[in-house]
Amino acid sequence: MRTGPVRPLRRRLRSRTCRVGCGSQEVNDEPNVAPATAARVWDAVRALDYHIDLQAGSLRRTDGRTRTLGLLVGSVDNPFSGVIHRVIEEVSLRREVAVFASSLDDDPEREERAVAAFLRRRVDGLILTTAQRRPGYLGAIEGRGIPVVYIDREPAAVGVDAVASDNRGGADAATTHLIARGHRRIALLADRLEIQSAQARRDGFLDAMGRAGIPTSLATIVTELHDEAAARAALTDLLESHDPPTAVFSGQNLITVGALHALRAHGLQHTVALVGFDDVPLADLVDPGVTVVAQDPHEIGRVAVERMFARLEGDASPPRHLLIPTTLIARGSGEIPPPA
Amino acid sequence: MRTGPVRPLRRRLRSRTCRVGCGSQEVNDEPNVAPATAARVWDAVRALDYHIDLQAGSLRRTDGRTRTLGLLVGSVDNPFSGVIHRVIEEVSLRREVAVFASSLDDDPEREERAVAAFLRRRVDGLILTTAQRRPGYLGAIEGRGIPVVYIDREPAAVGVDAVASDNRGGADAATTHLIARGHRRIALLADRLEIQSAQARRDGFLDAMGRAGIPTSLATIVTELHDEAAARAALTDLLESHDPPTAVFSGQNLITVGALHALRAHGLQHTVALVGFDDVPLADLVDPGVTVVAQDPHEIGRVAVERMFARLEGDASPPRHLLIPTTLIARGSGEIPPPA
DNA sequence: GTGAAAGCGCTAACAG
DNA sequence: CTGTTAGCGCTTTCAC
Repeated sequence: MRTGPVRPLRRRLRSRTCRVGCGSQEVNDEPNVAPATAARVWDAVRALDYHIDLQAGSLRRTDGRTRTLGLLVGSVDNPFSGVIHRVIEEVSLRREVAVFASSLDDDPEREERAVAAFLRRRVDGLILTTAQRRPGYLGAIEGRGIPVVYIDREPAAVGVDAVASDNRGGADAATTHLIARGHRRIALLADRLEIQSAQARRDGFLDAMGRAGIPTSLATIVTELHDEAAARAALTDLLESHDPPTAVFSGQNLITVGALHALRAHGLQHTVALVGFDDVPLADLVDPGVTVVAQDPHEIGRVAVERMFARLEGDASPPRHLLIPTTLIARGSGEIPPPA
Repeated sequence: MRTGPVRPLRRRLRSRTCRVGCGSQEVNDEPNVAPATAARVWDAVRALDYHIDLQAGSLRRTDGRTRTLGLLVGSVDNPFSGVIHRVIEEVSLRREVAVFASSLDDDPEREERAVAAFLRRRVDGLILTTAQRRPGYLGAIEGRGIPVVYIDREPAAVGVDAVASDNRGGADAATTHLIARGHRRIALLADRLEIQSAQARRDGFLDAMGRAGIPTSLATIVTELHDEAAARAALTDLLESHDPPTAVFSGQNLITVGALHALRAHGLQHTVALVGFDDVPLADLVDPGVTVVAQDPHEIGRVAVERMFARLEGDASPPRHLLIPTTLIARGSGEIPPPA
């Protein structure tokens, strides 16, 4: 039987069990327990390999907390998401909070389903990446008093916490870096503009181009690039056009990899400049090294999870959007000058 | 109030609520409900944005299931783990099962804590990577009737399901590949031998060397390499020794990256051959391309999660260790011949 | 078809 | 300090 060995313990020891030893290994620091009683309970706990049922407890507990968090990331197999997940796990572990992780896949329907699944499991809080500008479930969640912290993308909804990269500023810096090397005919390879961060990066690109006084006719913007293959195909088209760009700004790590393949296939990796948004592994080992605007996913995760626990501990300060700075890492590809 | 809007619904509709509409969006296919009653309940459900409490339900449900799985991977920010996690999530999603994910970090104490945390949350099953040859908690779990499937590493314990790469065979193939190019002085850079998969790869390396009749004096084996920095330092030492290897077999993806850095720093990337175990991103874009023995984490995850659900559905066939084949991908670095 | 009642394992409140 | 009791939201069973 599944819960076989558990019931007898309770039968005999009743509430004593949980007043004494329940949490992890240590004694529940419940005061006013006689050493003899504690020992008796502990013997039983060990003899039966008793593990308290946290779920049952949350049902009756005053705060109703399940010591559980729902995390929705772009995809659990994306390295950017992985780093965020890891730091959230680490901070949660210290507080004996477990985390449910799900992948968004930039699918609003999947997002709704994931949030509903979290809610049915009574998570204490939600750390979410959203595919929507104005998530529809927000009202329902707020009414329930469950804190939400958005990561990676800032929803348009007012009054929610969000932690994201300074996408606009980072894209501006990347573009400015290329302009400073003398480029004017610069192509932006962007993800779907539905995605808030993709749009912010596009805006940053336009900021820099405008500030430099470069006419929009020189800026080629390709959007709706969601995977490596699409990016590769798009850049291949541009390179084979009658008036190819002298520099490329790729708006996302998969796009960067696709762009690298396209440049390599045309033997142009030392001719056409490239700056990518978000770092890619082994970027320093390819030739030339890939210049990127690196994000700081560890910091995004850390700030988000700390905000979450602050909210859970009663912080009622006004919700804020926190922007984590990006860092331009020059490795070679972004320093290639335009042809003389 | 947290559960504020939920109680009134129950107060009025009692058990009707859950006989009619609870699961996800669809009507619980409970038969024998009058359309009028169902409509009444559905109105209330929608009006209150009611979400059933799955946890509370599992408490009373006959099978006691929480529709929850515990997943312990090497680290949620490791790409190999990420792919496994993703396919497990995908299959679980279809069955409306949520997954708790944790990172092992090759720390036995962390492993014990993670398993205990899963148990306290009454997960239905455990998919585990282990840092131990003989996990101590196994007896306790078996008594509870919770299925366990090990991934990535095979514990020595008998009678448990496990799904892992054919580590020994893959390492043999990698080493044989180097020997076939004429190498005899081959270095193995290995992880901690405590880790079962690292040991299996070492055994495969020795299999191939032995079969080729290469004296062990020509095989340099460095073990206990757990991160990129250690691997880089170890290979640097070897390259600067009086009798450096002509080829390197790196036993793990972080070691491969460390080895690439060491070779590059010595300008030997076109001189010393390298084959890595486990694929690395952008391996085809560095020069030379990195020859690897690729694992199939997607298949490992798929087989593991399918075995898990089979067990949960009552499959009582004898536990098995399933080995997923590896694939040698020749990209250049492994085809460099020894100096004439 | 529908409603009422018991009880899952726990915590909270209170009586001894 | 210790034991008892009620009840969290649900599923199960049984009476209507």
